[in-house]
Amino acid sequence: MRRDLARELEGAVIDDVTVTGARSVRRNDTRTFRRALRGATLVSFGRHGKYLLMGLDDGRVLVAHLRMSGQFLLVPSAAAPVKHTHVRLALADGRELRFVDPRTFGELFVTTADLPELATLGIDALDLDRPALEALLGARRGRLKALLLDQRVIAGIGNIYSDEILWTARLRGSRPANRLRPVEVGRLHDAIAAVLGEAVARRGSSLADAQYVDLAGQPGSYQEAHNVYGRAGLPCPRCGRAVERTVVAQRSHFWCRNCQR
DNA sequence: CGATTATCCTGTGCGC
DNA sequence: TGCGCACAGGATAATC
Repeated sequence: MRRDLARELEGAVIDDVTVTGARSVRRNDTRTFRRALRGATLVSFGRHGKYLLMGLDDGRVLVAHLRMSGQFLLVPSAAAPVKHTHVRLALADGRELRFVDPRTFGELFVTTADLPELATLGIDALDLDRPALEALLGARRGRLKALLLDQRVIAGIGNIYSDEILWTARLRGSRPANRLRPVEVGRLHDAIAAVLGEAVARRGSSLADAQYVDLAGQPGSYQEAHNVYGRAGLPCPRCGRAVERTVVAQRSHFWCRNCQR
C-alpha cells in the first residue's frame, strides 16, 4: 500500500477534506485534521510496521492504520462513495483518496514529524538483522508466536504472517522465545524476510471477503501461497499431515505438528 | 512479567 | 428464508 501511495500521490495537493465517519479520525478533532490537510502537498511516503506515514510539505505527517478492514481507494472525485466511506481527501487533479472501513477499527491522524504516538513501536520487521533478532529473542520470556505479534517488539507482523513465518522456519509458536538455538534463530530470520518479501511481491493477502485490496481496489494473491493460515484439516504442503488450528490469545493459530518443532 | 479475556464494530457463512 | 452463532488481516486495557 505504501508503494501504491508513493507511485500515485507524490506531489498531490489536497483541495478538500470530508470526514463523515465519527471514529476514523482519532487523536485529532475533525477541525484540526481538516485544517492540517487542506492545501497540503503530499511529499513523502513511509511506513513503520503497519502504520502508513504520508509526509506533508509543512513537515507534519498524515498517519494511517488500516487495522482489520480499512481500505485506501483512489477514485475520480465524481465516483459515488461506497458504503462505509468515512474520510475523503479531494485532490487538486480531480481524484480522491478515500478511506473505507466497515469495522471502523482503522484510524487516521496528523501529527508532528517525530511521531510521538508511534514511540512504543518496535523495530520494523524488514529492518531486523540477525543479531538484532537474536537480542530481541533473548530478552523476552514469552512464546515465539506472541513475540512475533507484539508490535512493541517487532513492528509489522500480523496473524497471517506470524503463522506463515513459523511454518517456514519449522518452529512451533509455543516455543519459549529465549530458548532457540542459533541455527533456529537463523531460520526464523530468513523466514521473516522471505515470507514478508514474497507477500509484498504478491501484493498482500486478500481473504474470501476481500477486505484487503490495493489502491485500485484489486486484491493481492499471496493467499494462494499460504501454507498453513486458514488451512485447518488440509495437508501440510511439506509433510502431508493435517494442519491444526489452535487458539492463542483469542487468535487462530495454524501449524503443522509434524514439521514444526 | 506473561497469558488470557473482553472490547471496539460490521459483514459473512454456516447449521438448523 | 430466517435465526442464532462463530469468526474475521488489530490493538489495548483489565484481570488472573
